[in-house]
Amino acid sequence: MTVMQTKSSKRPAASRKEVTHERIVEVASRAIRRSGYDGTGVADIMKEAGLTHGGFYAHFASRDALLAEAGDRAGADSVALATRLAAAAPPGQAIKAIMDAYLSPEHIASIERGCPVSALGSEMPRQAPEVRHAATVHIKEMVDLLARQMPDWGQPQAHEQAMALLCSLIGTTMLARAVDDPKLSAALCAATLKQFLPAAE
Amino acid sequence: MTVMQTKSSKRPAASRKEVTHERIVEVASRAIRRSGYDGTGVADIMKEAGLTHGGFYAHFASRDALLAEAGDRAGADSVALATRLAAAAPPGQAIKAIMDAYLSPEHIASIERGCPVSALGSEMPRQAPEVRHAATVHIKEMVDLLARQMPDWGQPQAHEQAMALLCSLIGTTMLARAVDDPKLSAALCAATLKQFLPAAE
DNA sequence: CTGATTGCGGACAGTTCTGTCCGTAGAACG
DNA sequence: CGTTCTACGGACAGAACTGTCCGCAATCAG
Repeated sequence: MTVMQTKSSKRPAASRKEVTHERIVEVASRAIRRSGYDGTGVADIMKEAGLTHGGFYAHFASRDALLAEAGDRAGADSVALATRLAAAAPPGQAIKAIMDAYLSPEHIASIERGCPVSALGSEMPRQAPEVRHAATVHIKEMVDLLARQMPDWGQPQAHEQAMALLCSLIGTTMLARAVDDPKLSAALCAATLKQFLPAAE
Repeated sequence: MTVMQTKSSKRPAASRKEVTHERIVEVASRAIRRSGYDGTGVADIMKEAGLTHGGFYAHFASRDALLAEAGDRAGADSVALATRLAAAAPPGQAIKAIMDAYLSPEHIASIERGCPVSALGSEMPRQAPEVRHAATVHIKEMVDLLARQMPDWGQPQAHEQAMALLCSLIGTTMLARAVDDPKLSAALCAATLKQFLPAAE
């Protein structure tokens, strides 16, 4: 209650706080993919961001609010990456480029920077409505992106093919990370690649 | 140290304890699918089994030991169910029967009694080695089961097709449960069915 | 350089969870 | 029918986690 409210009312006042806010969100978006929604404490995230958990609630109303923002961020980043891959691929090769990247050993190994759906998918049914909704929006974006790259884009079956492909990619990645046998892990990725890209090259 | 050890050394001594043990495992196998590995406390499980958490450690060395046994149980049950479905289907229709059941609205809706891989898959990379290994064994069993039902069983590509199919089924189920849009959920299941059963009926 | 603002650190409170311990009720057996 | 054994109940200890509160120090304006 010191002073009324404002004095200069300058607009770009939020600068220092926003930088910290962004850093916390980014750290959290990696932490939830690595350790799950339940496996990450506020203190852990703040520590990894170079802070203490004392000032956390100056940035977020609750732990759940951060997790919702972090999940949304991870999904948006993932769609953006796929969009860049599609744009950079030669004409007609976008699907192959996305599949190769998605099922690559690098993506299988780096859970904390990869697709959040394959990293958190089975925890989604228990999450808050806002978290599930954000994930659903990004999944729809991904289906649309894949459908636009299908050979028969425009036909009604393009969306169906895109949905089947996305389910397969996410399931393959999740399984490849779940099993404890590296050979099986690689075989699963190879099998899905062969299934959807029969005429390789 | 009351008495040495045994007196009559009768064999079926374990009866009452085993019944309770089994009940706890079954309750836990549903609880982890419903609430995740981290989301289920010892007290919750024991209460659901009609007990208190005081006597828990007479049955299991630790909470993790129960979760490992419960996960293994859920996986074994799931493979057994698929085996029964395949045996009961008309010749050449086993794959279709398994897919129809797996992607049915009933299975999508009943997480706590369904496939544990689609319910817990994205939590597997963080679990204890024994938990992951049990899951891997059951996944391999499922791949073999599907491969034996493939039209070209015996060919080397049967296993590849079985692996791609399993990844797709699990991914589709996980996504159908994850999204908050029932229409999208149904569309995902339909798309995968069409992808792997193009010449329906 | 001086003063007001605020983002952050450290300590605290309340809750929840795992694991321990011991007494007891009730089953199994002679 | 009486005795022994054991599975289970209730209470306790220790740790971890979310959320709160207040003071300080760094930052920016004048």
